[in-house]
Amino acid sequence: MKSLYLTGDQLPFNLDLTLSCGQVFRWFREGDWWNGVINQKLVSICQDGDILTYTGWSESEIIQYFNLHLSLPGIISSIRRSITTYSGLACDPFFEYAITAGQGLRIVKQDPWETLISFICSQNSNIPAITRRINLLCERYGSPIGDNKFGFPTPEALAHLDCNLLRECSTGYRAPYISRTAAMVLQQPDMLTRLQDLSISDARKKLIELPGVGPKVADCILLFGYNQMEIVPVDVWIRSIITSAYFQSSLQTPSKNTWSYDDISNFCREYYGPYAGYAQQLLFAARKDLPAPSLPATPGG
DNA sequence: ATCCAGGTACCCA
DNA sequence: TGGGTACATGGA
Repeated sequence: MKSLYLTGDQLPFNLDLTLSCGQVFRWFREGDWWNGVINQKLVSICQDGDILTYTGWSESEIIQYFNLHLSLPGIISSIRRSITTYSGLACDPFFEYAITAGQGLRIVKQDPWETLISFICSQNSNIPAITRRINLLCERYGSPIGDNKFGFPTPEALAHLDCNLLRECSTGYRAPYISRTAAMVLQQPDMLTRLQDLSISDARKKLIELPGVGPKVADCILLFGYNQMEIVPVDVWIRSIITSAYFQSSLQTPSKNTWSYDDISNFCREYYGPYAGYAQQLLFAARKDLPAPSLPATPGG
């Protein structure tokens, strides 16, 4: 058991919020500890103030996984600067609330393959059901790690599976998406690695070629699996938050009263800047108790 | 019970 | 190119 003392721009850090905010589905709180499986290794971590205590992985792995080499205060400053540049206003009180509520939230660096299958599983579902679904898949098709823990299933393990079997993991109509996507990744084993070398928009196009992957799932993979921090996934919550907070006022023009996925995602990227994905995650984490929005900005300028 | 959820594929004009 | 709809399942 080792300890890591967080200092400087590694703070603030909120382990509970980071692991429970719906970006990752394979961590379990057991007492004071969070247990998970990363790269087929059982790992544990707990937080006491500025001290992280851990087993099963190294300090450098922890820093990489939680992006602790990035300055969270710096990210927040960048978002605030972008808001001011876009809107001309000194501050966005609505977004300030999300910053307060999401104090210490970190976007993690997940394995792209696990992120891909996890967010195919996420579509049209809610976080408890997604968590249950993914962990059923791991129990049935992952390799046992010990203490009733399982690794994430490999592409081989999921490819060409009978969809009736996959449905026993509560995957529903997503079952063929999972097996067919696994088959395509199996057929091109370096595909997910090579996405790193493509432009964001090319990587996104390649992801959307996979069955069950549309714009939202692709964007989640880009943000959580590849840490493309400017990418803003738009789910029903973000759509509702952004339209009510920013689009309800003067922009309700007769020609434009519905907003496309790209309208919302692109507005967020312009408004929040290079760390728009981080802004999105703060809003998502605070989605259930955001205040009535003020109206500091409108799309298009 | 009814509606909803970190959406996508498919069809149709 | 864009709008409507079916889809399996479980949570609230």
